Amino acid sequence: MAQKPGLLIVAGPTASGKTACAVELALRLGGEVVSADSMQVYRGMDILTAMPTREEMRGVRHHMLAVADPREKFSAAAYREAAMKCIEGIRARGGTPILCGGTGLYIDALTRPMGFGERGSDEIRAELAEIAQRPGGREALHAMLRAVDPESAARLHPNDVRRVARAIEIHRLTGRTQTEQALHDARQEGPFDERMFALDWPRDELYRRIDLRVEKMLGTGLVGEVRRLMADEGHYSTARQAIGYKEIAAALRGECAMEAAIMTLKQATRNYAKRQLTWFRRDARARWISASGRSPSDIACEIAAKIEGDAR
RNA sequence: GGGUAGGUAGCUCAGUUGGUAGAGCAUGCGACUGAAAAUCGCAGUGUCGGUGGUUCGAUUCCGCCCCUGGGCA
Repeated sequence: MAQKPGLLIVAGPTASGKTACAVELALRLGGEVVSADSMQVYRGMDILTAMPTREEMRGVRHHMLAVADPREKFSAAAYREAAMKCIEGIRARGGTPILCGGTGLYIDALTRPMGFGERGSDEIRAELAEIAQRPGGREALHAMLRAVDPESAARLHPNDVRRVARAIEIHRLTGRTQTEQALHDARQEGPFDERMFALDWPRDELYRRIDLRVEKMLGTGLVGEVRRLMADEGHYSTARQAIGYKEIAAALRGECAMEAAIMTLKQATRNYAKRQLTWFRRDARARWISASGRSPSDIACEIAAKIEGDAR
């Protein structure tokens, strides 16, 4: 039986200390870090996305950071393709790849057998989006899906327009239902022999860390960065969804007070952290590491010990 | 000080022609297969400011008291 390449995964909610932990592990194991973050892939959003700085990287090579123009539409499939190449490169160099990030979908896109099927079609998307806009359109869209893929329709709420539309798109493009595709995927094996760890914090502590980090971002030039990005705003689709961008840009446009924007930004980040926790909790692969009151090297030490334990 | 608007969920507020109340946000939980920092679903909670009266029954009507806002002096 062919040995699958190993992959170490460090996950966790935003502001949980993933970055420092991954760097620590890389130094210990002779590895390189591959980011799994849907916003850090964009250039020019360093502060906004809390991208690791040179100092934080401590000489460890990082991949999948600032690799795309904000005007580009990045996607999970594009991520998988590019990240896979990075990992191959690291292995060719004899290093240990360490996947580190908070975008659960990107981690799954890379590590699970997901047949993304045909490339998305802008025409179909536009058509479906138009239908959804009409009065009662959401229900109509849901009914369209029910006609071709009743199982997906049963699973999806009519208000979840994006997923309903995507399921219809898949059927139109491939002739197969999303349900069939998911079943097919579930029968395949993933490309890696992965070890996944997720950093855990008491909720109130995590929320406090988030507030502090936002304050730090403001102190290091967040507003200026957003102002720079705003020059090209009309061209963005995905990048402009970044937490921090939306809120600060609204304030700069005079739609609300800066102080209110900062509160909303902190709030949105807390809500996001919760969604990340929900995602990783569902992942049976994740082993939770309590991070409260511990140094990154201490945490890395525990993870390294666990991996060694696995090897025996 | 006289007159006035108001005190209802953690917050902002709606409501009950008298039968003990509800939305948004927050919070908690969940979903997630090419936009995912996106998108979506589910679920709590209340001495309805205090006190006395009218009433079978008051958060709702009446009196008094306390508190808050703005306007007048």
